[in-house]
Amino acid sequence: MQDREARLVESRRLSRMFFLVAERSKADFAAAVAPFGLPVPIARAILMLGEPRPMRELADRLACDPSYVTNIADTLEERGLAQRSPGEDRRVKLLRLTDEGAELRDRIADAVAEGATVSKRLTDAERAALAPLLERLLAPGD
Amino acid sequence: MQDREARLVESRRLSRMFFLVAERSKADFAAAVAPFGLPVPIARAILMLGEPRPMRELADRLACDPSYVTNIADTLEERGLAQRSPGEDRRVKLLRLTDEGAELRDRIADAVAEGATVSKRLTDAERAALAPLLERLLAPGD
DNA sequence: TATTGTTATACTCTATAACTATA
DNA sequence: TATAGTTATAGAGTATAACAATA
Repeated sequence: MQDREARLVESRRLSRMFFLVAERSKADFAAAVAPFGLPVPIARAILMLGEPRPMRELADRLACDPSYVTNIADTLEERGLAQRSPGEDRRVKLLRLTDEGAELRDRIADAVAEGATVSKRLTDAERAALAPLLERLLAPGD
Repeated sequence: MQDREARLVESRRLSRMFFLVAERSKADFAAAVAPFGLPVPIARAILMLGEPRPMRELADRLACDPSYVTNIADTLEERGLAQRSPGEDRRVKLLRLTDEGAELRDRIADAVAEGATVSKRLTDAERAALAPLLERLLAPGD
């Protein structure tokens, strides 16, 4: 058990590092995606379309407003990467990658995985140690 | 030694988790800072002004264009949180927190540290395991 | 009445280019 | 000639509000 002051200092340091790692991760992603000529939000959406999803659900996953998903869907359709299709509930439109979109998705995912600092800098053992910590940070709740 | 395919799958998974953690970290920061009524970029700049810095250096640390630092400095001065002061090199302007700015900086740092998921979810031991991994990810080079 | 998606609009963040002063 | 900072402007990303169709 650390004393209170030391813990606060340590906590500040860790939160600062995490913020910096987040920036680095964001930059990694942008760099990995740039060669595909895609804006970052479009690439994010493609990665989330492993299966067809209602636009509303996409908004939730992207943590953005539904109106922005309309923009994204328009762009994806213009580029021939996805199509809107009707859901059972007729209010709902599913966004579904085309064959071309699905193929691109695989290539993007590979590029992102390869370009990530976490892939390049850490050993297998370190990544194995890191994974469960990230899982706890991402667990739902709170 | 894992086989190639398994490694690729694992690498994708880890990079995806890292991306999500980065988003979460960014959201944590925004939430921690919101009560202070400060835009995120302003809060970031304040945190980097633990000591007076040339505006150019601030641009490097924020990884942004110098012209944007002009905006930030204007805002900080309007709010009475920082002041421009001349450097020895007369081209240079140092940006220095006022007493009010310095006090705010402490409060922001505490709020960010407390609000970080990494502080709330992980045990002391887990944080101790995480810190060196983050350090490696942040080490300069490549 | 509540929800999905769309439209039009506007705001925030950030960069580019041209400029001034100093080195 | 090169560097620090500023100005004016423009672009990307994203939200808000009002709306139509469906539930």
